[in-house]
Amino acid sequence: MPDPRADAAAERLHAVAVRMLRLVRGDARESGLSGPRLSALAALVSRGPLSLAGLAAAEQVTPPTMTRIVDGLVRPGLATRTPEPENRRRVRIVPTDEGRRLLDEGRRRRTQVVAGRLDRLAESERRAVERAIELLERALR
Amino acid sequence: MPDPRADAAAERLHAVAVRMLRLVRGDARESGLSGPRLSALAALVSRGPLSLAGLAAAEQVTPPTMTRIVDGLVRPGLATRTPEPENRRRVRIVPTDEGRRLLDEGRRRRTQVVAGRLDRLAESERRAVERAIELLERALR
DNA sequence: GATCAAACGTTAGCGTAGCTAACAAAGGGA
DNA sequence: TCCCTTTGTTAGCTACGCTAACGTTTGATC
Repeated sequence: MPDPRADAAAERLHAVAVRMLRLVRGDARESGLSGPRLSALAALVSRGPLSLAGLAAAEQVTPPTMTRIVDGLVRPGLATRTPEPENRRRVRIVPTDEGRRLLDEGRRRRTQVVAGRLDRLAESERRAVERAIELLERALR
Repeated sequence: MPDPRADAAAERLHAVAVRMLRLVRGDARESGLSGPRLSALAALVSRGPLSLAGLAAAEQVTPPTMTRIVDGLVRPGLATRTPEPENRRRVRIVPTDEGRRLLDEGRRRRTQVVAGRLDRLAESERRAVERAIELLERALR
């Protein structure tokens, strides 16, 4: 039985998430990398080197799709793809320094945009939002 | 000059938004409609009938792209596209009842998933999140 | 050791989404 | 009437997502 209050909150929360990503979307394009590529690169940096299947699972995408996303990272030199020595079926995908640099830049820009919005809030309100972020991180884990 | 605390919050907030939409993504596919089509349909319902350019602007997409998204709504009978009588260059795009129904279903499913996550929080925590949602709505407006 | 099945990744082929450039049609002003 | 603006579509490209089919490597079983 759905609690109407909880449902309303859930729906508004979803809407807020959509707005947040839309706000940042135009900004991501400046990096020259598409969303999926940026996201895959970020996963590589944060979770360490991965196999193709591992990266595909992390990004909730099928292996063929990830093959081409990785192509799009390897081609401009943002990641490398080398067969693993002990099991040559597997591939080890590693971000390059250039990939890390580009990712940092994008994050910096993106963060600025979001932080600019948070600045509209009063100090106490911002603290309330920060507290809620922690709670949401836990709820979504 | 970036405030490190605010930046950290902004970045985590962005990450939470990404997780939230990822959480819901698989669910959206069950409707049989793609993300952009669902989103355009939702814009039509919430903002009333729009011209093609208006809908494109609302969805932050170019007119040619929106032409095809609308094609994908009109074909299965989820919206209609008719020239305006007084200015026949313009097109009036209106969601059908079937379109509204399908959208409601999707929202219901999606809301359930998010609400399920929010249920993991204690009562007082959930209230804190609800308060933060209001603040974020204001900050992102 | 040869054979067969499983695991892993890629290729092929389809539909959709995004863009820019070019076009067609309608409206409005000189 | 003529021309320019506005509005939308078409054409053509790249990328993303899928499933199906394929090649290669590995390991197990005979």
